[in-house]
Amino acid sequence: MQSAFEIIAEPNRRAILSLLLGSERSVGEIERRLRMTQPAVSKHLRVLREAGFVESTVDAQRRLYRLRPEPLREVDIWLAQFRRFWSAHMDALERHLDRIARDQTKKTRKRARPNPRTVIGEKK
Amino acid sequence: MQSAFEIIAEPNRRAILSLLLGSERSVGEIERRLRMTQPAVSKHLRVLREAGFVESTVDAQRRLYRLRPEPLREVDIWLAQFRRFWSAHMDALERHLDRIARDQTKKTRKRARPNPRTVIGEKK
DNA sequence: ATCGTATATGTCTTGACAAGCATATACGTA
DNA sequence: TACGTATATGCTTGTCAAGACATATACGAT
Repeated sequence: MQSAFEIIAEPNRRAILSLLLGSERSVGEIERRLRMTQPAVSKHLRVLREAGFVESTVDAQRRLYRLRPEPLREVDIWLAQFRRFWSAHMDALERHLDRIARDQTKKTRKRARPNPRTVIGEKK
Repeated sequence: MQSAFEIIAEPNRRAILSLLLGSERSVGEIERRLRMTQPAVSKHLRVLREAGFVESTVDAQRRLYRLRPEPLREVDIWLAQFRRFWSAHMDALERHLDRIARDQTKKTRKRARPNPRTVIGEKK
C-alpha cells in the first residue's frame, strides 16, 4: 500500500477525499455522509493519513480531518505525460465527429494513424 | 477490477502504459524492456485491453499494442476537482512550474515549501 | 508435416486487503 | 466517580489479484 495509486484505488477512500474537498470533517460526519461504519472510516483515514493524503487535528474527543495536496499532485504528475497524447486523439475524434455531424465537405489534414487496421478492442 | 483507478494501481501496468506512450509495441518488446515474464505481460495487457487502456492489432504472430486515451481521461477528470484545492495550497513558484509544464516554456527553478501547523501528519 | 517463434490461457499458491464485529482508549459532563 | 460519546485498534474471515509454471494456440518458414 505504498503508492498513491493504490491508495486511491479504493472507492470509499476516493469518496472521503472528495468529501474533504468541501471542508474538514470529523470521523462521525464522514461516517454518516458516506454511510460507512465507524471502524471502516477510521481505518481508511489511517491509510490516507499515513500516505499523506490527509492530516488531522484534535478537537476534544473528535478528530478533524482535512486534505493535503501533495500525494494527489504526484498522481497528477504521472498522468501529465499522457495529456499531450490524449488531446491529440481527442482532436482527431472531434474532427471526425465534426465531419460526420455537419455532413459537409472537409479536407483531412492528417490522419491520426496512417494505415487503417483491424483493431482488437475491449471485450464486449 | 472494474475501475480505471484499480487498473493503474499496479506498477507494472503503469510501466506498460508509459512505455506505450512512446510507440506501439509487441508483447516481446514489452517483456524485454520491462523485464517481466511473457505471461505476466500478456495478462496485464489483457486487463488493460478489457478496461480500454490499450488496443491491439495483429501482425503475423505478433500483436502490437497501443494506447487508448479514454480511461486515463476518466482518471484525470476525477483528479480535476482537486486542482483548485492544491493550487491554493501551493506556493507561487510551484504554480509557476505548473504553468511552465502546460505551455512548455522553460525557466529556472528554485525550491520553497512552507507549512506550519500543529497537525497529526503521516507516519514517520 | 514439422519446427521455431510469439502470444494467450489455465492452474495453483500466496499474500494483501477490506469488512464486520468486538473491544480499547480518550475526553467531556453530571 | 460513573457514564456517554467519539475514535482507534485487534482479530477473523472472505475475496481477489499477481506471480510462477506449464501448456495451448496461431503463424511463418523449411
